[in-house]
Amino acid sequence: MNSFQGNPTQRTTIQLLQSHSLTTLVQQEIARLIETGELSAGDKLNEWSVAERLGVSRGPVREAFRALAETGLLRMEKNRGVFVRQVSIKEAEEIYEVRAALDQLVGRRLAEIIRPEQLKELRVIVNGMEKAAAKQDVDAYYPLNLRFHDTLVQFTGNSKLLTTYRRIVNELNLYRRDALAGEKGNLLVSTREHKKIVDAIASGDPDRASRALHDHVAAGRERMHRAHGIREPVQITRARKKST
Amino acid sequence: MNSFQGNPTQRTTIQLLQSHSLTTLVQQEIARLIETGELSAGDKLNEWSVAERLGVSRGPVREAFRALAETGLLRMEKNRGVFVRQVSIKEAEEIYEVRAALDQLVGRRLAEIIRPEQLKELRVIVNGMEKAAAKQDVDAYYPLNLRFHDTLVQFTGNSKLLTTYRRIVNELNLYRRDALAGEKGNLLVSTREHKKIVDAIASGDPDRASRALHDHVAAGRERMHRAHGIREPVQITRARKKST
DNA sequence: CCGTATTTGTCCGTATGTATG
DNA sequence: ACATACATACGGACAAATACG
Repeated sequence: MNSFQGNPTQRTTIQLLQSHSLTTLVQQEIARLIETGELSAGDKLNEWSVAERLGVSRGPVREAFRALAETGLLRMEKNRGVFVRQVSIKEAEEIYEVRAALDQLVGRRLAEIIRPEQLKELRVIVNGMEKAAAKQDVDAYYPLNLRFHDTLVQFTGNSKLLTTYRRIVNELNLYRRDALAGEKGNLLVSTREHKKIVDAIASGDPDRASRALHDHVAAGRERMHRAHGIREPVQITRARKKST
Repeated sequence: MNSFQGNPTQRTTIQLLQSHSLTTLVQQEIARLIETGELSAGDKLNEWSVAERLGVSRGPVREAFRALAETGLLRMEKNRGVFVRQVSIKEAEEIYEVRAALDQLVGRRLAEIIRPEQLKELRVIVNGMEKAAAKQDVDAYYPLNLRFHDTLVQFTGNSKLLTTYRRIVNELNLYRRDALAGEKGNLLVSTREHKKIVDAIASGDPDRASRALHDHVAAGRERMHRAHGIREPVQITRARKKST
């Protein structure tokens, strides 16, 4: 429950590259903190604290908040504050549906245009996942899984598809990170599906590849449901106690 | 070529509702100006001029710029300024491909869940388009077309799909507005396709509805190409000389 | 190539609204 | 219900970078 409020001690002075504005740097940094789980859903982000911690003023921080709110990672409540977005199971459902449609497109396209060295690259990732799955190492598996799917979309060469895909997957991860923790049993199943996807793409059959991707996403949705059924309906609550 | 630079005379003091921040209002206003064509692709937006014209300070304007850059309507260049985004034909292609995938999903879902009164509402819109097409009235046809497709997506009840769809269609419109002007001949064709879509959805056959939407988008892409073929390859050029 | 004007990037102070006791 | 504390919303000023003559 890192609330980013106290502890303005450490100043992670971020390196500022010539080409990026402070706002951009702050934006990337916050996004990273969310992706890595250092900030989790529901956490409150205090303008001044974030500014202090990153060694900048509040201006760039506000702008970064605005941008991240637009991408769906943050939620801004007027005169109240900004929070790491909470994704309800209903929203997660919706996202899964959209993602399935996008991934079908990915499969169809890739079956047509994939190149041998790209297939090889995919198989390398899948091998890594297989190893992680064998060791039940969720922490190793999770980022590989993200990279696998992101790589697939990259290989389509459609940059608009890529940004669209990344946006919704980012939001989905806000939900999945919570839900995924407990279930190690599915890693092997999921890996098998990934292999199937690569094979389907390699076969050059657009319909088959499309179906493989769709089924994988649908299965992921099912896994989410089961995981959700197990977990308590803990939902937001967000007890706010303020230290000074 | 409204560059929003001179003429800080008229102060369109925008009404500020309690619940919306100034930034949000500015954001909506700029988006409106782009949608209505009062700002067109490539125009430069000057922070101070926009602030002056809307009667606010530069802070909210900068934040609105950030948000709109994130949605794809604006492009920010560090230390140079923000511009209404130019969409190349290549990007338009990419967007059409993504849109086709989303619209297929829309068709499939709607065929399953559409209600009679919703079908009626769609037919009302199509009737309006038919009248506009008969009069070759592009200015009347264009917004109805947008509304038709937006309504379709709304009826799916999937709010994530809706925001995703709107985002990419907004970008597409940046391109289409230029390309669409000349070709009035296609209005009748397009209307026929819209009727077909409604009928397919009404039939309750997901595959048929999905196909109808897909074909419509594909046809739209073709129309874009033909329109582009006519116009000069004016492309951006924008010779950028970068000194260090 | 240099100096000036303009625009953007950043920072900080004050006002306003919200939560808390 | 009122007062107080605190966070955000907004505006304004300074610094830095770019464009232009």
